[in-house]
Amino acid sequence: MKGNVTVKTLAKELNISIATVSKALNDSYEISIDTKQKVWDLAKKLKYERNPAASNLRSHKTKTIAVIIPEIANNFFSLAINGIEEIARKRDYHVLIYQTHENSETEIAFTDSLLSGRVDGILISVSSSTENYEHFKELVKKIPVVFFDRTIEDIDAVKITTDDYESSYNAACHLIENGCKNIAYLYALNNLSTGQKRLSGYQDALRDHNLPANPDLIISYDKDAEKNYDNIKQLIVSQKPDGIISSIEEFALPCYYVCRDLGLNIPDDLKIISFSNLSTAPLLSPSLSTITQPAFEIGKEAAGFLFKILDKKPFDQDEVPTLKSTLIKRESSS
Amino acid sequence: MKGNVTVKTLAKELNISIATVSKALNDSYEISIDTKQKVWDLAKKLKYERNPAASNLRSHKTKTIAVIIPEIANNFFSLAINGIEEIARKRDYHVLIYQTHENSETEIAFTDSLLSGRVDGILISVSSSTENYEHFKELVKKIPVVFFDRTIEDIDAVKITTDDYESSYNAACHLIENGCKNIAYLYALNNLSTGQKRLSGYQDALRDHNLPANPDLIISYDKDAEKNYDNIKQLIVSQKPDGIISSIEEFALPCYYVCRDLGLNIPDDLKIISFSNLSTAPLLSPSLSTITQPAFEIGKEAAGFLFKILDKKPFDQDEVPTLKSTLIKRESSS
DNA sequence: TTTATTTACGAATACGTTTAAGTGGAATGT
DNA sequence: ACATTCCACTTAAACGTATTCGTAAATAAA
Repeated sequence: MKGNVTVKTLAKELNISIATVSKALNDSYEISIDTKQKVWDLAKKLKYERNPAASNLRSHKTKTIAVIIPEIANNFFSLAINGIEEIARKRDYHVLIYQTHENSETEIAFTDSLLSGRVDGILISVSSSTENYEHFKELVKKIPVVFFDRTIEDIDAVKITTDDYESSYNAACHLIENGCKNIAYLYALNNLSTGQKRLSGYQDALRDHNLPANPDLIISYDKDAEKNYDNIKQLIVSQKPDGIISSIEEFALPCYYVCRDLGLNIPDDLKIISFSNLSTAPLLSPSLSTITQPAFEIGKEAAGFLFKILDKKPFDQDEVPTLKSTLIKRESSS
Repeated sequence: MKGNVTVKTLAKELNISIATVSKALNDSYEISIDTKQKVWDLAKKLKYERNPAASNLRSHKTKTIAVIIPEIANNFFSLAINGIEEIARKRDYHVLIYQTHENSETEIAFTDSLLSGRVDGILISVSSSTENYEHFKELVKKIPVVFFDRTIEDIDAVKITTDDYESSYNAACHLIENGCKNIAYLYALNNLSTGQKRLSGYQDALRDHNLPANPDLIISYDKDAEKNYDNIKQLIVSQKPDGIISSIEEFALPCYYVCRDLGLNIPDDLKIISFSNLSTAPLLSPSLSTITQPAFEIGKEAAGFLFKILDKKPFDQDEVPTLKSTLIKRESSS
């Protein structure tokens, strides 16, 4: 790119210094309105675009945020990104996307590389395989970070989450009220507080209804989709649960397939409810009862708080909301 | 960020010039292996991270690409991004995401702003409301661009598309073979060659089977979801089609809802097939027949060609593949 | 009027990196 | 023996912007 139009071009054309041009472009109070207008007009006319690299190098502002998520091809996360993007857009910020694919090392590589000053702030939904949090602890000391949905307990940062405990407690109650006595739990996000809260909700609901807590009714998520299918099948065959709570969306469809393959009727033989943002939940056969997180809102809130931090707007920790998921009762659990 | 470790730090520590350090970090042939090793070791030890802004400013390389899409919360696009990200990851490239929300002005704002040198290249899937292509024509002259899926006809750039014409021709044939004589077409992407090819496929299939082409059987997509529902309902009530081809996924679920609300049975009263990447298509009631595009592959191919251009690797226009969609026949069309 | 203050601008430098153009000395060629 | 090439490194100048500091003129305060 040669002959690109820079502040220099504008300065020469208007017979003023590049300092003045730069200040005018930044709407500095030091510059008269006349001069500003001239600069703006010419800038528009010549299609001047500020060089982001130079600007960033000098000012240490990138107008860019990073979003680190496990998987983009996931209803929850793509909706969350949607929310994030909407907020970023309003501020003319750029959004970088990084997928960890639930791999902790990839996650560490990303966070490390983002220390170079490429972004002003980071939004993270933690990978489920992450066990060691040292890289996060280092990270939050050096750059503004907001966690969303998938968070870890012991870290000093803003975290936007939903009422995971209550959601799963209520889901379990719902199944119990509908007659389930032997409810299985499909566990995931084992290392994250998010996952643990969901599990606790389930467990406490059983306890509060004087139902036994059978550890064999709990299986954990596997990255391998086939294994998940097998594990679920195994669980259903051996434990004969009459209800299933799936703590992540990825478990829901396999349940349907297993039931179909085993000739089980949902909800008569087995009631199912799943955390999910599937738009097709109402059209499944039978329609799927869901705990639906406000993914879009979560993204917006997370981005909003990140910008509050970037703006150095002070806020109190208890201004950070815990968003509410919606329990949508459909055929699969009735 | 003060006291950050830079090439200067490394140079001072090792008693060599910063030029040597820089070259060593870039694995230049001018530097002895001993020196390189020392630099690399120290860099790792001190957790040196190259400042991207400075690097970019000097070298005009950003190691960043932009992806401009209509909507991220869409199965097709999130899968495509997944493919793009995978390729970018291998090259240590960063990926910026921009959503146009099918708004042409937003699209123009993005392309304009990307002229500032923020990215090395751009991947675009064109907004459906885009009617004027001047901004694209300017864009492709100034920066490497690859279009994917949603492309426009008259532009000199690599375009990764699927066999839209054939897919929709085959879908129509499939419905005709299953007895449909009055097939409606849910039109979308009217301004794009993608949309036109899909329409032509449908029309030609009718013609080849001596079926009349009734323009009243064709309705166009509206951004407003409710209007789409109404339009479909109106179409079904007034034209009484026995088959529907939906040229985008967004039309599929409304069809189901309309049929449910009108008490129509799919597929007995009305057969449906839709372009779609819905993972739940097999579990819908009835399961949805789809034309499924290889979204992930499209993303990978598009990114692959963008990098070929960035690498200045010459390639022939006929190396650019047209990927094949899969027609998956399920209950909704049988 | 004199002095202080404000306004509107310019000169110069720094941000951290890459790179063109050297340089001194060792190795090679004739 | 000398010239030439090559190696491994250094010097210095960019890249385009933001910002500190300075200053002349205009205005206000005394």
